[in-house]
Amino acid sequence: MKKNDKAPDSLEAFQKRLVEISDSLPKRLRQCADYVAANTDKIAISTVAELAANAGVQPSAFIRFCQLMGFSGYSEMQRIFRDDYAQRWPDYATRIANLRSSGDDSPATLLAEFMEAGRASIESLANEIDAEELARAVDALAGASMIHIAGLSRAFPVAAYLAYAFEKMDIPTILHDKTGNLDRRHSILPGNVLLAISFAPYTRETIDLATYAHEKGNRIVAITDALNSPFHRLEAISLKVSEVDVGAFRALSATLSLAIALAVAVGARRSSDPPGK
Amino acid sequence: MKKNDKAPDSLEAFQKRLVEISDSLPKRLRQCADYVAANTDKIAISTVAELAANAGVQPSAFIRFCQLMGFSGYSEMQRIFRDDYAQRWPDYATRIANLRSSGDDSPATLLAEFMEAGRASIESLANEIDAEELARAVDALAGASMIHIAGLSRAFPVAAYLAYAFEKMDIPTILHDKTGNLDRRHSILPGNVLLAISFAPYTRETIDLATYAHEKGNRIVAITDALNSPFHRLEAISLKVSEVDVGAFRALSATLSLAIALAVAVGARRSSDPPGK
DNA sequence: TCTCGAATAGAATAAATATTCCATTCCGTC
DNA sequence: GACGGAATGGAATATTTATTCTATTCGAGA
Repeated sequence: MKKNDKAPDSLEAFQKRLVEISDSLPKRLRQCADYVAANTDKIAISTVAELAANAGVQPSAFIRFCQLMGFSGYSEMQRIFRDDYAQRWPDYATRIANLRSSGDDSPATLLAEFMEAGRASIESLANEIDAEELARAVDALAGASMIHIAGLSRAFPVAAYLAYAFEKMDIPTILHDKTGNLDRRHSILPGNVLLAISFAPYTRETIDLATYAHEKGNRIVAITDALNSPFHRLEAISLKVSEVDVGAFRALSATLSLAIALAVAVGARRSSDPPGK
Repeated sequence: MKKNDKAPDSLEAFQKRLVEISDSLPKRLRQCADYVAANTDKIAISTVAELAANAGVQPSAFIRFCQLMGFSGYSEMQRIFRDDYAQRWPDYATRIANLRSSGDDSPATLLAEFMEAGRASIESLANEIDAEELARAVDALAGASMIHIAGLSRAFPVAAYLAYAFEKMDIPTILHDKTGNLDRRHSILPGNVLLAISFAPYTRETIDLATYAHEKGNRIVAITDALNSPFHRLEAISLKVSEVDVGAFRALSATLSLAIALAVAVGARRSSDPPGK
């Protein structure tokens, strides 16, 4: 057995060693390393059997991993996590408070503000979302022969994420970014649906595109931040999501949650019930 | 033995029951109650023997205490504390599977899942963030004459959002997307910093670019999801953020909160203390 | 101070959990 | 395609941990 003359005795040492050995690991042991790297926190309260199962390996393999890390076995490795846990238990509220108090405009304080804002935004989304309107949006998108996605400036990350998610699910999608200043509005054909994302002050290009699509008779699904947004005039199916701001900035936590849920719901619907054309 | 028809199933219920029975307890059992009241957090990671010793009683006495609390024994009591802890990293894969099998995959349910995942991710970010590493990242970026942003596929929305935020604050930025399949690595000059975002399985292009930058001697700040990401070999300042997943999908709530906080902190620093060149 | 039921300590046992061992598989090399 | 070493799975074993049991102590009330 490996002498544990070099057993990591702190989280930093643990991390260092993990990086060190990660390169030269065979398949199963690499699975252990990856799982541990992504779920360090579970170690304190789990048994080898549980961790091994989650990592998709045998308990014995997991123990060999612990030994490669320099410990005599799992128990010894777990100890450093339990010790650490005992020290930093304070719950979320306390933790946020701690981050906040680390100096007025320190990065950690700012992060705490944005995390709080994200949490609050998600909460208000839960209260405000109209389940029926959401269902209608899913219907419309699931029935589309092609989904056009439009969103610029602050909405662009959302548009890009939606494009990514649809792509992963093999759903035909066109992302209307402004690359090469090409206007691809003529790719909007009958039976297509436009998924537009825009927040006040509404981006002219996005509204223009939506207006064009509406005039051609295409259905529009909008993710926006107010009920009186310009999309309303276009008979769009509107999903309202408002983000709490921190100073002049807003994160996109709630919007992204809504976006991914919408995409996955559409994907699920289409796999059980493919669109006509 | 006490039937556990009334075993507390939440921390609140536990607390309530503890207060209820505390009054009418004989000496040793009272010691248990007092110790537990003062060290509730230790239960998740301790053995009966440890707790009993700390409370100054025999293990058997401690178990009798657990039974008075309404549990069948120590293990059952410990479970609610471990579950509570694990709640921050729930196994959404199985939950979504349950939803599927129960036929309830309505869009609203899915949205609820993603909102919950977002909330949990933000909480775990609060617990995991290393304030000092974050401060180092801000230092590095605030001192950069140019910030290069790299992030593809799932990380691309994050990269786009960062580019948007920096742009709004007049901070010189280049977003290394793959438009036109142009490789713009030669725009990375001395004094520049690369801000790379990538999650497992790590995108080759992003890692390549980071490797190149590292070889040229540029500082790298990474937003990634595991301690053993490839960025560690590049001596990057690494910010770890792990998102809870729903089935095969992950939202980006925590990542986006971190990204915007980072950007705003850099902006604030630069306005009070502009970079040399 | 005696009696009796409740409370307790500690040993004995049961159960869960970690670890080792070995037969089999996998993979690179000749 | 045969060989050999590394890696793996899974059963067997060892260890730790939880729980039960029983003899003893304690303390209130007569």
